[in-house]
Amino acid sequence: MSEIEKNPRQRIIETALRLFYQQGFRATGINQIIAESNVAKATFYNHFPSKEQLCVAYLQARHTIWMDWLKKSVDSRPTPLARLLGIFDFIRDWMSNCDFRGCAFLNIASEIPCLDSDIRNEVVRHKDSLKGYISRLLAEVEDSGTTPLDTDRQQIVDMLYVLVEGAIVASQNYGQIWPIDAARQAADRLVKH
Amino acid sequence: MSEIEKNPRQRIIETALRLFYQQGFRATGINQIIAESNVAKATFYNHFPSKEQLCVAYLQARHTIWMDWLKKSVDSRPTPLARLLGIFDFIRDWMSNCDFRGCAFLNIASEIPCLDSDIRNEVVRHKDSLKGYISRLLAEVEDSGTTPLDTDRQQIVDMLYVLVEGAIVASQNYGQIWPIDAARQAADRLVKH
DNA sequence: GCCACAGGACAGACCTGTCTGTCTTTAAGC
DNA sequence: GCTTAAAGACAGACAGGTCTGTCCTGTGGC
Repeated sequence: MSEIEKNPRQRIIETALRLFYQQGFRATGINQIIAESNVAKATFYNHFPSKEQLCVAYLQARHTIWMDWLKKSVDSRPTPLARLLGIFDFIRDWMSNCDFRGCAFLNIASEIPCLDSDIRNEVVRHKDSLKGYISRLLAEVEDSGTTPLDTDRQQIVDMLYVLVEGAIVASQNYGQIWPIDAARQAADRLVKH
Repeated sequence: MSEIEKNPRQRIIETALRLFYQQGFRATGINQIIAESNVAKATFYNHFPSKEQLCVAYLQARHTIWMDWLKKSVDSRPTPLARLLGIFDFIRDWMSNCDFRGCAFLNIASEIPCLDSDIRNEVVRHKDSLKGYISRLLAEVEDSGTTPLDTDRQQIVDMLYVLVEGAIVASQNYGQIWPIDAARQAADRLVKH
């Protein structure tokens, strides 16, 4: 099954998941993608109208995979607060992988200046989904906690989301984990106070 | 002086400041740079050994300019706390410029995977400098404040730095200012508590 | 005369996307 | 069971354009 994946489309997506993340959008050529997918060029263009549309499919696949990673990691924590802060524990684990290169979505977005493109819309959709997930985790903390939050919940969600983005981006730049620990500590304080 | 800048090197740098920021590194060709600089190609390669080294010079110039913007804005605030939080006010002003496209350094860094390259080193140097500046602003808050911080100061600096990165990146992605306001509010809380 | 510069040709590599032709698999008709 | 047709994949040439970097010629200031 994994040796010879029947579906050429699936092979292309899996190659794109690897190459677009590691090398970036512009730095990865169609020729490399089809070569490493063992697919003919005409076959590629039968399945995808353009490199840009492959990138959209790549981001959609990446969204599913990454959110699964995150949710699996978060679900393994015992309490609502541990689950909320577990986002940062997950990022630390994720970053420890040798092939970590920051957020797949932001890396692509920074290569595509135009805001109203299919690619940029896909990035925003992903981040909206992530923010919604943070919101649900915070709601559970709120429901179970003794002290209700003194601030509008949506404002706390926004702060936590900004901390998540900052942690990923800063740890990518430095290749170090201290930004993640700092973000986790800040989140802990913001939620408790 | 600005009509015909005598120095070709200066013209090239100024064009790079515009094009690398707006379009990105790979998306900007040498031909476009020399055309918009009114410079011959051979002249370009007399001043810069490669496109990559131009990028390094671009980042150095950008560092000076951006830190000047930041410091001028911060210095206009009356109190140490207002100056510290003034970082976020500056980012809001900066973002309101129509040509805002996020952090010039992180945008370039995301195009260059290799960590130990001249370009990535320049990005780290810039961020170290920014973090040092945050640290000095926080020290002034600490010196003037009635209540000393109950946490190690360096930890607070790390948190504030992560908030700054998150604010810039998230507002770039969404094209909206709420991440900056959320980061400012979070910073306010972290410093006061 | 010297030197830096503008302008532009050029080499060689690489890019996206199209097209031709061959091979393999599947399935339907009889 | 055999033939035939259709679909889809493979291999690779090709067009048309872009890229970086080198080189050559002409020109103007000193």
